[in-house]
Amino acid sequence: MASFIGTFTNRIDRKGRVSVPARFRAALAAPPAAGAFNGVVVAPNGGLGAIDACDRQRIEDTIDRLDARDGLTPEEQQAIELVLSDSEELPFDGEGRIILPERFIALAGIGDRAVFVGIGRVFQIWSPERREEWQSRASDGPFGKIGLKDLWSLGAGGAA
Amino acid sequence: MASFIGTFTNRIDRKGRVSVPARFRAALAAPPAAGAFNGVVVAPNGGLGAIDACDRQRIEDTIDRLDARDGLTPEEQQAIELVLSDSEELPFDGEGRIILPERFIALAGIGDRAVFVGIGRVFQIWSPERREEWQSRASDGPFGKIGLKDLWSLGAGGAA
DNA sequence: TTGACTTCCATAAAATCCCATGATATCCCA
DNA sequence: TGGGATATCATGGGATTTTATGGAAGTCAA
Repeated sequence: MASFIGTFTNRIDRKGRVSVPARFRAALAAPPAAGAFNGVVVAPNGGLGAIDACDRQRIEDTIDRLDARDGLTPEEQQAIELVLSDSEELPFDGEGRIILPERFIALAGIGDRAVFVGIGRVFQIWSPERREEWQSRASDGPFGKIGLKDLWSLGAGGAA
Repeated sequence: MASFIGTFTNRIDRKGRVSVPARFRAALAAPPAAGAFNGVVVAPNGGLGAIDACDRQRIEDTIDRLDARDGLTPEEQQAIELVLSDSEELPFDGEGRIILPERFIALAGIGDRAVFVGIGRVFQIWSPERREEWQSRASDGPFGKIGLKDLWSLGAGGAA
C-alpha cells in the first residue's frame, strides 16, 4: 500500500502546474495498466486550510466498502459520499505534474509554491506560510518534541 | 468496475441537452462493442429530490442477481423490480450529451444547469440550489467535517 | 407539413501532449 | 575513492487535442 513521508516544496508555473515529488509518484506505484487512472485524488481539508491527497486505489477501496455497506451506519455512508463528491481526480501529465483547481488553490491559500507533506497513507499540499505556521505551533504542543526512537512508545498504554 | 467521484456543473441547452462530464463518461468505459448500449441509466431519487444514475452494466448485474434470487427476500425482489420499472436508459449523442426526460427535470427541480455528483458506484444529478442546500446541511451533521484521511477509520468498529 | 428527435458541423476555452533545458543526483569503473 | 559519464527531476513553452456548448441539417412518424 502506498505511503508517503517527507516534505518537498515545488513551484507552480503560470499554467497552474506543479510537479508531484518523484518519491510520492513512485509510492503511488502507478501501474501502466491500460485504462487505469494515473494521478492522485485530492480533497479539501477545511479544518487545516490545506489539501489532502492519496492514490486512486485508496478511494477505490473505500468505494468498495461503501458499496457493500460493510458495517457502515447510514450517517457514515453519507459522510463518505460527501467526501467523495468533494474530491477530485488530478491526472499526471507526461512529466508527473498536476494542475490544482482554483477552489483548492483558494482553500489552501497557495501562491506560486506548494509544499507536499507526506504523513503516512496520505499526503497534504500546503502553502509554505501556512505550513510553517502549523509546524511551529505543533512543535510547541505536548508531543512536539518526540523523535524517531519515541514513536514506538506512543499509544496502547505506552508512556508519554 | 465504474466509479465516480467529484462534482461538475454543466449547462442544459434549450433542446434539453446536457453534457455528461467527460470523467464520468470515461468511467463508464463505454465499450464500442457493437450492439452495446452507449449511455447511462437514470432513476428518480424521491427522497433527495434528485436523480440517481449509473452505467448499464450495474443494472445488468442487478438483473442477474434478481434472476438468481441470490439470497433476496420476496420483498427485496419486489423493491428491485420497482426501481427497474422506474428507471430509464438515456443514450449519448455524438458529443456525450443526454436529454433528461421532463419527469426527471421536474422531480429534481432542474432549470438550466445540472450538477453531476460522483459518490462512488453511482452518480447523481441535482439542481444547483438543492445540491448546495443539501451539502451545507450535511456538513453540519455529526460526520460532516471528516476528510480523506479519516475515511479509513469509519465503520466496522473504527472510532468516530 | 409539423413536430420531435438525431446526427452532423462549428467554436472558444481549457486540458493534454510533446519537446527542451539546467540542475541534481546516481551510476560506473579504473 | 574519485570523478567523469549517465540518468532523473523540476521546470518551461509551444503545439495539439478534448470538452462543453451552440446551432443547422437530416430523419422519421403521424
